[in-house]
Amino acid sequence: MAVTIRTIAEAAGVSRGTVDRVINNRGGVKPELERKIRRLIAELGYRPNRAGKVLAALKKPITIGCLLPGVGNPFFDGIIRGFRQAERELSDFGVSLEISLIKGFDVREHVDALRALARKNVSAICAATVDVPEVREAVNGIIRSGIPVATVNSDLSGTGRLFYVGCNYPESGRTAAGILNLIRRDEMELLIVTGSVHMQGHNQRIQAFTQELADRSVRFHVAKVIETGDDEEIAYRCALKALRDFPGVNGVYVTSGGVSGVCRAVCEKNLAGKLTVLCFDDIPSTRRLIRDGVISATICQEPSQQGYRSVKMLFEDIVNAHPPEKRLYYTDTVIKIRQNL
Amino acid sequence: MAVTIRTIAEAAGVSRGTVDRVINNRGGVKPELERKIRRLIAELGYRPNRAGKVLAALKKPITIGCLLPGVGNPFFDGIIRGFRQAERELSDFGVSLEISLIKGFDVREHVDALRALARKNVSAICAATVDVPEVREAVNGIIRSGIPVATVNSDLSGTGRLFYVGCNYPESGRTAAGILNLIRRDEMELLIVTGSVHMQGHNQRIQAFTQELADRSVRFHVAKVIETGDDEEIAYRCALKALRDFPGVNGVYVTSGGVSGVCRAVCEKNLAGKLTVLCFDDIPSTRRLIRDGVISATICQEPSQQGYRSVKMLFEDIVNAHPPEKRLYYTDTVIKIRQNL
DNA sequence: TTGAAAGCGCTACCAT
DNA sequence: ATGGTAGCGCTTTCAA
Repeated sequence: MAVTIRTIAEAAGVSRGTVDRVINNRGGVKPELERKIRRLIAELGYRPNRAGKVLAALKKPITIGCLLPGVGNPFFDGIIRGFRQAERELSDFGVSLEISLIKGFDVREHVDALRALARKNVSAICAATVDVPEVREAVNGIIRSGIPVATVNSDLSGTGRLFYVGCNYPESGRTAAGILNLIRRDEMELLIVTGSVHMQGHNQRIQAFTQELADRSVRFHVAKVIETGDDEEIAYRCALKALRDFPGVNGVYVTSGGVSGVCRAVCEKNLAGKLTVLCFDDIPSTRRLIRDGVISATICQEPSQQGYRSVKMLFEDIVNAHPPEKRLYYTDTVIKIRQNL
Repeated sequence: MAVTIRTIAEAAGVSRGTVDRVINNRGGVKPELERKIRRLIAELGYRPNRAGKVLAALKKPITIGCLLPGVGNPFFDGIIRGFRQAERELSDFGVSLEISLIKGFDVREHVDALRALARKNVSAICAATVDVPEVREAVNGIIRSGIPVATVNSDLSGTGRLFYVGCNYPESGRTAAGILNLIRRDEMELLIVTGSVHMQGHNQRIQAFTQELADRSVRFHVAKVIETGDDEEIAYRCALKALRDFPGVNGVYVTSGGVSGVCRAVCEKNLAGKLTVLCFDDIPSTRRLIRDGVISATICQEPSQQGYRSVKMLFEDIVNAHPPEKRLYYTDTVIKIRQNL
């Protein structure tokens, strides 16, 4: 039988309660006794048993708060599915989620939603939010109040967040370049369509993409970079104009939303299939466009894994009461084409 | 607080032991009482708590036996990693693995190894083995003796195996065709290199590949199909001969092992980069060849997920004592190129 | 500062 | 056929 808290207690000649106090740093143990117990823990190789912990913790249920700007954005459905999957698996351990969905990236709304979650006395928070000073401050405040916060899908720089689970944006950009390099051997005139020049992930995707094209000695130049704010209508109009202004464009690279708007413009100009379209993520409209041969490939980031792993790891953090091994968890960069969609 | 076995017992006016007997079909309960208890279970929505089950089951440790033909075959390293990961996560629940690695696909050896595992009184078996009558019989015998068996990576048809976790071979073949269709627009003369014409998975990969090429109206014809028995040396010699005999070959499709042998031949004939090579799985030698630009893409099957999920699900089966929802679990078909390797 | 005991949900075993 | 009880590993609370 494994080494339990009882083994330690007997070896030290004390009660299990005392050992528990040492293990969980609850204080109130004579220093020399504490040292003795710690030594025994190390020597005997004691590892707390999760089943026991969980069973004991069942008395007070755990709620994990989740924040996503998912309203009207089907990309986040995958993350939500992952959340729910984790919730189901952890329901036996008394875990339930409080998912707060908001629309868009308004800073005030994000801050308010985060604070609202914190007030519902959740045990931890998992959020996909915007990396701006106001949000960072709010998050740091919440962390100081004792609620651990993890980021999912988009990170918060310079905060005390527990860990980040999400896309490796540079790698995803490089991969797009790699696919383009496989598909086309001619000189490329590229139209780049991005969500926001203020989103770090989008910029990294552009930067890594062009860098990799250069590294692979692809002859290319960028005709234009369009910013859409992830709005389909804007994407459509701007793409249409750009395709008119630059008739030589033979490749379109879409770093985030606006995919179907761009493709509408491509189809209207009768360029579907001629021009190579690459984009990110797997949402219903993108799937259709891949099936129809308008988009060659989409590069995905396993959103449901992101949701699943972040909640699972937050739970581990809550019951283990010790920080996770890593602070960055990247999901795989997944290439999807018609056949493996 | 959730509905527990105690809730049911009190509601039925019986002891927890009696409820336990009903839940686990241990018999020895008066029929009408049993009906009453079952009704209450349904009405109150009782769901057994895994933490409690696991804790109680901790008294007698669980061993899961695993069989892989992994000796000298680096592909199986990924599955082993998945096994170990699951073992680590389940160690708190008293689970340990007994992994038996054998070399190659000799039927006698496989049968012997399976029987040896069964004799070590494991609680369940997870095996990647060969789909031939002798093995199927052995497996069915083991299942009849009360040990559940799951298949991983390659399935056993017409046996009582609990479930299969592994590759969707037809999809992986179609995906290879899809990539070829993206890369090349010219007429293709293809060399197909396969492991064994007796392996169902390999055949499915060929069949789905050529079918998908036809469906996509790719102009192609197959110059030759080579069988290598997954031997690098044979692969090398046969590929060299085929490339000599069919100088028009501009594409090579390798369904299983023999990848580096084939690529050696390709390089010797100075065809690296000119000819499109597609293969499966991600092993060190394949990685190098992708980095060096000899192979365009490899289609992978998440081997570590296969190992991880099969063990996790066997454990669930053991503690839940009720069969899993599905009998087929396919891992994703993952396209790897230089940039997302 | 420390010990003792109850209890989380479930199973196993002995007694009736 | 059924009940009662101990115990799995851990936390928590009360008492000393």
